[in-house]
Amino acid sequence: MNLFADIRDVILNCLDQLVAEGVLPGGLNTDPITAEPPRDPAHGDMATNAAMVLAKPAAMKPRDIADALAAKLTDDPRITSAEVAGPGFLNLRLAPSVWQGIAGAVLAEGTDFGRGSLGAGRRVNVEYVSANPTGPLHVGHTRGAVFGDALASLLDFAGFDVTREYYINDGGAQVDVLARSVYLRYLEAHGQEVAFPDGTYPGDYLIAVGEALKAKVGDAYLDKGEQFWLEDVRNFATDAMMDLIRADLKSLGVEMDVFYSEKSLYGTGRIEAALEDLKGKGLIYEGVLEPPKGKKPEDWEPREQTLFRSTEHGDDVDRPVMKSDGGWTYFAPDIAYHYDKVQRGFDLLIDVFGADHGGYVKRMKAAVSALSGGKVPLDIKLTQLVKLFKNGEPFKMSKRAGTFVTLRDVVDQVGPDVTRFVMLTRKNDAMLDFDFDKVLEQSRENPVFYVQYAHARVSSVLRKAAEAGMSLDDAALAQADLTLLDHEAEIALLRKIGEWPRLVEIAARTNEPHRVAFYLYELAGEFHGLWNRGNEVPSLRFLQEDNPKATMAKIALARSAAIVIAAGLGILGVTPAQEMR
RNA sequence: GCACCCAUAGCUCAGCUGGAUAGAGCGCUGCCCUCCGAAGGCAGAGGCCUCAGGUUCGAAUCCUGAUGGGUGCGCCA
Repeated sequence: MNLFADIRDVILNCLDQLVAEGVLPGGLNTDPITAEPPRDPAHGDMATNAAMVLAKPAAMKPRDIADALAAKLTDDPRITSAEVAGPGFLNLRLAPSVWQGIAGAVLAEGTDFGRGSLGAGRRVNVEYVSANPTGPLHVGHTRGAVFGDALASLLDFAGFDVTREYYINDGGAQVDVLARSVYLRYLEAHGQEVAFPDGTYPGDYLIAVGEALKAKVGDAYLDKGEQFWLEDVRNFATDAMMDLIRADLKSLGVEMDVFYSEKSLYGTGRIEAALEDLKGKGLIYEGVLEPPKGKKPEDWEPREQTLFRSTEHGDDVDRPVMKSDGGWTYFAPDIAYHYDKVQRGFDLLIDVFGADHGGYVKRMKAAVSALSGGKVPLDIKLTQLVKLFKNGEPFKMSKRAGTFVTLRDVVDQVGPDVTRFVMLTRKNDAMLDFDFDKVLEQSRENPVFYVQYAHARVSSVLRKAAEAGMSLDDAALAQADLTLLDHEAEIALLRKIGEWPRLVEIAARTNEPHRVAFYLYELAGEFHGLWNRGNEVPSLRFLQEDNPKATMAKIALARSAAIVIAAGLGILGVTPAQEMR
């Protein structure tokens, strides 16, 4: 159930009646009409802009519409009052039973409360991480992984049929570099002294791979030219790297549905097929690009290349799909990959890239637009940089200095739950500060702690109730007399809980999972606020001695909050805490 | 040179398909514990929403331009 949608329907019905009665003209566009929580709770429980939105098209004064609408609305038993305010807002007050019913709905539906129908079963493919299989994941990948995973879960919760996908860049030159680097480690495993020239990967993580290669092939590749070992070592090494990456992802709790290999596109005619499709649309041609302005094009020489006319689909310049030496550019397999996604019948595609790939957004969108005939939207979300701090001091990340911070470093130090939550406390397109010390602080300043603490407090209440002999499962709590929850502070918490379905819809529509994190912080704030009121007002405490009926109702409320927190944390991929330590 | 992202309180940031007096945390000021719910609570001060135009009944939100910061820009992925 979504209370805001329900009340909006009531408003629309009333408007229909007014049209039928001739008060309002017919044929009005009702799309802009909203039912939303008012900024100031003193204004009531819900506000609608209907009168203001309709005033102009209906050629009437907002107040006249508002007055007529108000009279109709109060016919509904759920709406106790409707007041015209400000420039023409209609502030509604709802019967307490409406809010009390929220707790009942949450207890009945459990963590499915708020599950939406926005997606309507449409199939969406969310591609994220997609790091090159040349080493362990670092902090930047971590943000992309957390963001993509939370977005996928959010869309699932909003009613989409979600596929989580990882594109393995195992077809380009960088995996040859990887193979050569592993070969050096292989020689090293055989006792040889080796140096790592520029353009190879010197990381320690390849030592074990070199040894594993030795264990597999013995001395078969010693003193042999590349032509003897390159392909085999490349496969061996990329498999090893993907195992490493999969393990990294697992430590964060990320599990992909599909790992899609770039290599599988080569030599199978699939790149050719995708480009043939574009060619058939007249979007492939031979031409020479202008040199980029600004940077000195010292080594620039005009060359004729095979180009994709991406400017036809909103890009700034056309993009090469074939190098002057006749090989594919990286863009060609990317086109083929997205062609494949379109062919697989997804209704919507989402790519999550790091900010350094911002330059590819337009061309990828152009490609998908062209390939799908504009039918399949591609949304590309960029995750901005993560700046690391330790004790408030910037923490520089450098491969050379050996302070290369990996996903594993972060997860080992602060745990997957904290990592995930903190990574989602910013919009994806803003930079994020990540302080190893602050994220572990236990204070209101730390949203992870604050939200977890709220959930743990509810668990604590339930434990204490159990000790007092009140064993209460959700089904039993649903039988509680919720009309006892009549205090303004209790209604305030119910009101916040009631916003959850609406929040899910907004977050899913905008592809912004960080909204869930902020909502949970607010919800936790309401809960802690109620808890604290219990210090001064004993009747607000959750456990009421010698009054099992009231206790039952209050626990039902607390449990409802905990269920929504658990559902929200579930979307973020964070485990709700039963107790704080 | 061009493209994309960012700019909101002293600091770090929220702010819904445009809505009412722009919010939170931290910091600051002042109150509140002899135990039982203070790893806290209550209250207050603090704003030209970077700037200049425009659209609108109404703009932090949309459009145009400027300024400052970030990222990227053929034959790497």
